[in-house]
Amino acid sequence: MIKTDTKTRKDRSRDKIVESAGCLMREKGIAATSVADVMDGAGMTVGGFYAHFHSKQDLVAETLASTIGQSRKNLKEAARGKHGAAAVREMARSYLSRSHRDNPESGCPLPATAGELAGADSALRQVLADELDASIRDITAYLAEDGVEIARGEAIADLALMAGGLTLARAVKGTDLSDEILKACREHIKRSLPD
Amino acid sequence: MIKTDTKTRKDRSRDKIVESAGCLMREKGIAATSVADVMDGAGMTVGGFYAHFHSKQDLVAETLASTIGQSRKNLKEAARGKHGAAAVREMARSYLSRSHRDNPESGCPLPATAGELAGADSALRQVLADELDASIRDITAYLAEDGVEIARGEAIADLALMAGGLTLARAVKGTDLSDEILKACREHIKRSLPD
DNA sequence: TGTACATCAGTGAACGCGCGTTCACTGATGTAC
DNA sequence: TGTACATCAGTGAACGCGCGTTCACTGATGTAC
Repeated sequence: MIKTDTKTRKDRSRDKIVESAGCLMREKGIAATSVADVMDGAGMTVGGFYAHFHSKQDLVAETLASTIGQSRKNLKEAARGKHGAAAVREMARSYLSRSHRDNPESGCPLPATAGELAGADSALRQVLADELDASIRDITAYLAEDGVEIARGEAIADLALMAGGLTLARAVKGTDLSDEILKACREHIKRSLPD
Repeated sequence: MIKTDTKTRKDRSRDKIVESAGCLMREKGIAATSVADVMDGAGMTVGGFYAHFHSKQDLVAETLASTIGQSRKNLKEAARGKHGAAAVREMARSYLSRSHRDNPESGCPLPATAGELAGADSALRQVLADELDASIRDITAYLAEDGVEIARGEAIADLALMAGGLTLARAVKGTDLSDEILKACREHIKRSLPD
């Protein structure tokens, strides 16, 4: 068989499983996403799952790391071409947009999953701690490049406000309050930044 | 039988069910809280539940309204004796405390439940919208009394930051980052207030 | 290059379990006389 | 006040269902010669 790329068939199946899990977990959360649904989304049947992962828990850990990483990349992409405080403003605008609120399956996993992690085992919580720390350093380092001083604590507060605002906006989606929350959080971040 | 108060035995049972549900839902979330566990916590067996509620959904709606109301009362209590910006600072300090992080069963239900509400039916989401709106008006009105001007949007951002910060702090509980998140959010609110 | 064989990714049925809900019952509560 | 009766809150076993996981199998993939 001629390999057209370095990935084996199994590798590609695994990728599909993680991608399917990523969509479902960001939309419905961890507990509400079943292994059978994940495999269905990947175009396979349940039994095959355990050739790739030891347990649902393992899939969750990998999916969480993968989707937060994706979300970090999305934020950087949104800020591309902008510098300093303007870049952070752009990140907040993108994160707290109606589009992000209405398309959870391709966005940040925190709104749907963060609440569940409080009761999860420490391995899973450590994944979040590591990814969150990377996000914080992303923001501070990104801005430091352009000479904008921003304390680590300020970056943390911005992330907490973004995650909290999006979570609440999704929770009351369909009411006037939902748009209002997004706008209030965007403007708060804008106001709290230097320049 | 001589009634010592206006509550019947049934009323008292119902109160115990809602109280038990309140503790469990704030600790583990909605889906992870079973009707059997709720009844066990109330000192009864499963079957009796349906003499009080039509479905788990109905209990969830009532419990959510009740616990957010309690949380609002707690915030006001924390700010008692303080005025204006100092009162809001005190609310944030209490909400974003280690004690609140470590005792979810008697605190705000949002960290454990907000993520689940995005996929809940609109009746449940409306309960949250109403309670959230009341919380926003609490903050603005409370401060207006003392002549401190605070825009509705600013109150919304403060609530989103508080809920988001506590949620993340609980999700990474056990790591250094957890305390750091609480502190960063407290200080951000302090910095963003007038005075 | 072509054939025979070993591997193992993926199938699909089955498992034990906990869920929300139902229901025949029982026994404490409160009423009628 | 005391007794006979009706009500209905609460019991506990059972239901159908979806969950995570297991397992005997099968058939496509890749290797040895």
